[in-house]
Amino acid sequence: MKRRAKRTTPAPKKGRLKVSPPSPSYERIRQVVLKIPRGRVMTYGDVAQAAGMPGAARQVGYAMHSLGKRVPWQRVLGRKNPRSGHSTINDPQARARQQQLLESEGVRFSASGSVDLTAFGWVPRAKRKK
DNA sequence: CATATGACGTCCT
DNA sequence: GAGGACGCCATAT
Repeated sequence: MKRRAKRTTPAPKKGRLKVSPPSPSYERIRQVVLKIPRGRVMTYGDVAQAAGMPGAARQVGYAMHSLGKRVPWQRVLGRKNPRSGHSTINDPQARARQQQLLESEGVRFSASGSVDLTAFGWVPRAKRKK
């Protein structure tokens, strides 16, 4: 297998005039997150893979931070804990609010506060459990 | 060009 | 099953 072949900076082709893009990866990640249907949640790792950066789950969150609130990061959760949003960690209230929001969409939370990714874990149509 | 940071993942306890 | 520590990768400085 190839195993990470120069995945560092895909080099944004400078066709004629670069508009200083925030990075093609960011745009890609945003599209992936926006593709998550309502009532469904996705993990950073899966988003990273869908964005073309397997293993770079951290960067996914980092990219989202730059994107701001223009992305429904509320549907993007961690694999173990629904600790989405670095602000959410500092503000437990915001975390509870997000949980309520997801529940409003139909997502069920475990007694411990974790989401059942086995049932609500969204996967790109490449694997679509259906 | 090199170093540090970071909205996570996986393994171990 | 949940929590803690280390590691991986891309972006920012």
